[in-house]
Formats: sequence, C-alpha cells, structure tokens
Amino acid sequence: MSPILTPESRGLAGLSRGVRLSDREVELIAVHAGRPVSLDAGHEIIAPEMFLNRPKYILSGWVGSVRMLSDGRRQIADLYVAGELTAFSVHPRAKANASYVALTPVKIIETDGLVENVMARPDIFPELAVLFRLFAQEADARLVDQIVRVGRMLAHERVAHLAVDLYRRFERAGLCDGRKFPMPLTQEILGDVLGLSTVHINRTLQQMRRDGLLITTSHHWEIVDIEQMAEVASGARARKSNS
Amino acid sequence: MSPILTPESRGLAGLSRGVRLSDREVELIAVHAGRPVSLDAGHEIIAPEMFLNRPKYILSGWVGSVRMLSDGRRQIADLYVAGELTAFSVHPRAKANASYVALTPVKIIETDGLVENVMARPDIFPELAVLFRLFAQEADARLVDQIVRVGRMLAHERVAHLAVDLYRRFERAGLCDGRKFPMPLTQEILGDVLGLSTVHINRTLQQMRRDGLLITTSHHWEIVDIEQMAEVASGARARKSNS
DNA sequence: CGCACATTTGACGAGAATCAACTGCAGTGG
DNA sequence: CCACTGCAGTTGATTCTCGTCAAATGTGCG
Repeated sequence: MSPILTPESRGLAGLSRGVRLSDREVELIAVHAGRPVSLDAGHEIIAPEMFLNRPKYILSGWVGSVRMLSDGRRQIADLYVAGELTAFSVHPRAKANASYVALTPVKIIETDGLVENVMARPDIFPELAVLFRLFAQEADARLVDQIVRVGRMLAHERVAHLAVDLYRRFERAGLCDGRKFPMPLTQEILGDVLGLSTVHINRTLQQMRRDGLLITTSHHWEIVDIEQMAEVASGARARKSNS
Repeated sequence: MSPILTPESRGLAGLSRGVRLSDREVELIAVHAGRPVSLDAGHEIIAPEMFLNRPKYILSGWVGSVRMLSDGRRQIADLYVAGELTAFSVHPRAKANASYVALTPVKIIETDGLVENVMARPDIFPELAVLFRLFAQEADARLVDQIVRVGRMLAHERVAHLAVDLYRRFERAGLCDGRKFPMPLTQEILGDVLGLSTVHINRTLQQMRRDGLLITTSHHWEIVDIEQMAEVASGARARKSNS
C-alpha cells in the first residue's frame, strides 16, 4: 500500500506518532474511538470551565484555545493541528481555561475514557501513558513559547517563531511538502494568535516576503531558509538590512 | 499556640493547603522533605532542559521561570511565591522549558521522590495526588492568563490583572494584610513579567496610584478596591476619566 | 558617608493600533 | 454567463502606546 501516512489516512492510529504500541494498547484505542466528525469553522468545541474529559484527535483542520476580553479583544493561546490532541488533559476532571474553537473546518475523532483508562493504569499501557505525558509536556512548552513571543518579540520575530514551530509540527505529521506547510488561517486569526492587529500582520507578512524569508501561496507558507527563519525567531535583533 | 499559619511557620506541611491528609501522607511528606535552604536573589535554581525531579516548596521569597532571547531580552513566564511549588511537574522525567531563578532571596524546601511516589500510587495517597494535580492545573491556568495579559492587554490592565492574581494567591497563603500583599520585585523584573519596559512600568504605576487604584508602600502593594481592580483587569476598556 | 542599586523624569523615536476606503476573489443566483 | 455579494487581503493617513536613551533623584546598607 502507498506509504502516505497522514493523520487523516491513519485515523486515531496516528495518535501513536510512530511509537510501536502493544496489541492491548491498539485495542484500547479502537474501543474508545468515536467516528470522525466534521465541524464548521467557528464551532465552539469546548466552552470555558467544561471538563476536558473527551479529548479530540484532529484528522484535519485547525483548532485554537481562545480567550475573550470583555470589550471584544481576543487572544488565541494555543493552536492545534492535524495529528494532535486538543481539549486534552492528563488530569481527571480537569477543566478548560479557554474555549476550544474550530478555526477552520475540522475533522476530529472524539475519544471517551481513553486517557482516563491509560493514566489510571500506566503500568498496563506504558507506551500510551508516555505518549500522553509527552503531549501534555509539549502543550506546556508551547504555552511558554507563546508567552515569550507575545511578551518580548517584535512582529516579524513572532511570525518567524510561529512559522518555525508550525513547520516542525507539520513535518512530524507528514503534512509538509518540502519547506511548505498548510496555512489556512486568516490574517485576523493570526493577529489574535500573535497579539497583533490584522493590518500589522498584513504589513509584516509583506515585509517578510520582500526580505525573502517567506513565500505565501494560497493556504500555504513556504519557509525559504529554515536556518535563517530560526535565526530571526531567536530574537537576534538582525535588522532589515541583511542579505 | 498562635494561629499564624504561613508557609514559613508550617514548613512543608503547608503543602496541604488546608486539606486533611492521611497519616500515611503526612509521613511521606516528612520522609521526602529536605531541610530549608536559603538562596540569594539571582540564583539559578534550575537551568533549562534539566529534569524537574526535585520540586521545591517555597517558604519565603519569589521565584520566576525565565526565558532569554539571544540579544538579552528577558521574559518571565510565571511567578512562584511562598506556599507554592516551583520547578514542579507531575510528569516523571519532565524537563524544564525555562530557567527557574530566585527573583528575591528565597527560602525553599527541596523534595526528592515525593511527587514520583505519590503519582505512581495515586490510590495510596489520594489527597496528595489530587493536590499535585491541582498545582499542575493552576500553573497551566496561570500560563494562559499570562498569554492574554501580554498578548492583548494594555499596560495598566496587565498590572491590574497581575495584582489581582497575586492578591488571591497571597490571601490563600495567609500572607495578606487586609488588601495588602508583599511586592518586593523591582520594576525591572515586573517589566520582564509583563512584557513592558522598566520606564513604562514606572509610569503605569504612577498613573494607577493617581487613579486611586493602587497604593505602593515599601515592598507591598495595597489594592484599594478589589472589585474596581478586577474590572480594570477584565479589559473593560474603562478610560482614565472614571471615579 | 558613600556606594550600588532602584526609582523617577524628560525628550524623542519606533512599532503597532486604528480608521476608513479600496481591491481581489470565490461562491451564488439571476 | 455575468452581476451581485461577502469576506479576506491591501493600502494610506493618522494616532497612540510604549521603548529607548540619558540623566537625575531617592534609598538601603556596609
């Protein structure tokens, strides 16, 4: 069979991220997997304060964890893409501290009781337990990254930093084409992720295109030079007058 | 005996946060507690990438999780105060994704193996297991709060939001005096927490004092009106011409 | 008393927000 | 087939928040 291993082609099995699971674990996954569900963009998957007891595996599309201020300002705390778990916590009875919203049309698989069962008996499902802990720690690391981005980086650095992060995640999911990865988010949504206005996102992207850092085609980004982009993302204060 | 229950007076027992622990749990804590250690301000307690296998309970002082950019910019992702665990994770072999630094002189108690033992057998140490999960979830919530603060809030809103958060945490620790709580951080450090320059922190604090929101005495903040401060922190766009 | 460090002040500039209008484009229906 | 519609992207003008630089003032402490 063709070796195209994407989240969508593999279904919930993609959860394993290439880790070899025991038969017991494979079966557990099958037992607790719902069927694929499609949701429209804008759909609120989880409201704040709700229990995170039904994590969702993303087959395609983008989800964001969203916080609103009372005057309408919006901040997206984290993004979730194909191959990742969203509305997820390793802790039983954990509550959402944001809304989880479909930022594009998404296809997801709900799990029910899977995480609870695995984490209640990590000795019986060792690989899955490690995997879930890994997901949790990666999510944590992303939150800290996000704080640094919006707290201390300039607009073009924020974009670069996010681009590198997304590139690596899509690469792992097998959804990159060279240095190109999907980017269906509107500039308004990007603004809410990066703490910038739509207009400023627009101008920043234009500048980065002019600088030869980024190529944006319809619904995709191509990072021209990963090293260079990572350099910009590191906050090295390189001014616009380079190469 | 006098009912002054502060982290410092109670030692690692303060970890329980008032939850009634079983004898078994109390003993486990005693077994895994180190003796109090004092560290100078600036001491790096944990470097990035190090294992978080020895969480520290703070008896007094402030710790921050710190990220540096390559040109020297600094962002503090989270703060930890007396009565809280720092350099902590419920996950075995979890690594730090920031430095943990003493922002003031601190007194801490190191634990060794405590969390591992509890989380390996949550059925045997149910209260502690719940407690540790609670700590983890609170830390998570704080990270999301921090993203919203630095991503979408104006300077005075960030200060208000942080002030309310800290007030509640010190209240729980029994370290509030009315609406007054400890604030030994320099304005430079506050800037690194809130993603603002020292100068702008200074001017923002002056404005908030003039507005009657905040009283700053030496190493303490007093929130004049919690409701009003929370209102500002919610991002309601109330302009300066109020009250 | 004097040193180091924290806070404060002023002048200026830079990065980003806002407002408003215009363009481009894909989907829809006449 | 093409005008109509709605939304995403783009542009220009202007304003505002905040950063930077530099110097002065204040404060705790050996």
